[in-house]
Amino acid sequence: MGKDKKLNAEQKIIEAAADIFETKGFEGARMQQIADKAGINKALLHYYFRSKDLLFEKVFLKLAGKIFLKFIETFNIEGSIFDKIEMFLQIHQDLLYKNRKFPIFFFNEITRNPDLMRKLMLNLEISKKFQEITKQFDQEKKDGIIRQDVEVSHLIVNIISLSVFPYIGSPAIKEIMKEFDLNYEQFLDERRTMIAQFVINSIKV
Amino acid sequence: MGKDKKLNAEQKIIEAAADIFETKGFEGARMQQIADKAGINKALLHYYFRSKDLLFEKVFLKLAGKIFLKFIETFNIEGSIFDKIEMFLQIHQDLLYKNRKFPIFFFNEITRNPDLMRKLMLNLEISKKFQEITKQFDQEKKDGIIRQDVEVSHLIVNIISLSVFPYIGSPAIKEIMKEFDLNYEQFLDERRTMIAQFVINSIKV
DNA sequence: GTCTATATTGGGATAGAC
DNA sequence: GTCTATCCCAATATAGAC
Repeated sequence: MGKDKKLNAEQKIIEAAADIFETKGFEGARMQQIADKAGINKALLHYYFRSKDLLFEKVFLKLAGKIFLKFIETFNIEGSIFDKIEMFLQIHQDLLYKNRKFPIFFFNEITRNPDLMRKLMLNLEISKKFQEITKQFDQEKKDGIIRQDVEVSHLIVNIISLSVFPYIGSPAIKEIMKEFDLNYEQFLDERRTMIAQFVINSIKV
Repeated sequence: MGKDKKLNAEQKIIEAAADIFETKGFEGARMQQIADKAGINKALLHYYFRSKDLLFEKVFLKLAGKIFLKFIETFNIEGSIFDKIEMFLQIHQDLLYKNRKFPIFFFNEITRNPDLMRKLMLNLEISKKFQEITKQFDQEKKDGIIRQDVEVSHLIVNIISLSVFPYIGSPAIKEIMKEFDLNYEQFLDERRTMIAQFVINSIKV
């Protein structure tokens, strides 16, 4: 029986809060519900985190930080640009698949409060990572491996758009697919290989 | 001086509510703020719409209906599949450009309450429209104009992903671009032609 | 550190005059 | 149909015992 046999209150709160906030959003979440889920009293939330705002910020930065860390790790993949894109998409898709509720939550919260994005970037040095990958891709372009009219910033946004949007738009896609007896889970699965193919076709010379 | 010299209260409320809901979301919006913006009293909101829920549903379906109507109109464009994609993207981009706050609002609200999507579809017969365009694209595939491995449902989702995501993710993209002194507005503008090129490169034989 | 009880404010909703 | 005044519950936050 290690120290995690019984998590301390602070840790239990953070886990419960992450779950409630991710599902309901900051505005929709209730402190009572978080306390219930953590199995502790509501007053304890304020004892540890002072206010809903502060609890949210801590939880948001921790959760988003964890996910973005895994996300930017993939920038270090070695190999040709095509290998990089395929590997990047594989890992990225896995990450999304395991954190389906995260994208809409994340983008909604940073829309409500863009300062959260700024704070997240300071924590993770995201800009630096983007600069690195941009430089790598630009080199591949100079070497004539990909089309000369491919603009790297757009390529990156395109890759992310193609993999993230199906999760953000899932209630809409699901509802439309239901009409035609199509399976959303299968649809997501097909995209795992399809997206890489789609991107590579569009950039190769 | 026509009848719109002074809008009636109901109309003023709907316009004010659309604006507040779109910016703050259902959970974040306040009835008081809507009343203030409409220039009327809070009690009048309840007189006309009974509750916040009912006001929201009416406003959401009206706003989303208006935008989706313009969106699905583009399905009727005539010409080759490449013309269709280019025209569709042009109109779609204009629509998004004029309704920047709509995408994240829309997807957040249907995530909170998927039934809204179902109601919207019933109002607009969206499924039927999707079926029509799917059939058109499938024909182009049979005719050998586009790659045989292009799956039509994915192609449609890809096109929408590429144009909608930059708006959903705007606070993130803006923040990252700021670090490199890049201009988000210019970025959006570049995408107008880039996306069509990207898509067409990826599907042409 | 954790609880119960309570304060306080915010916000949706209603009563009733005009 | 529009207003002022008010109700009432929900939700954040605090006080204080243990």
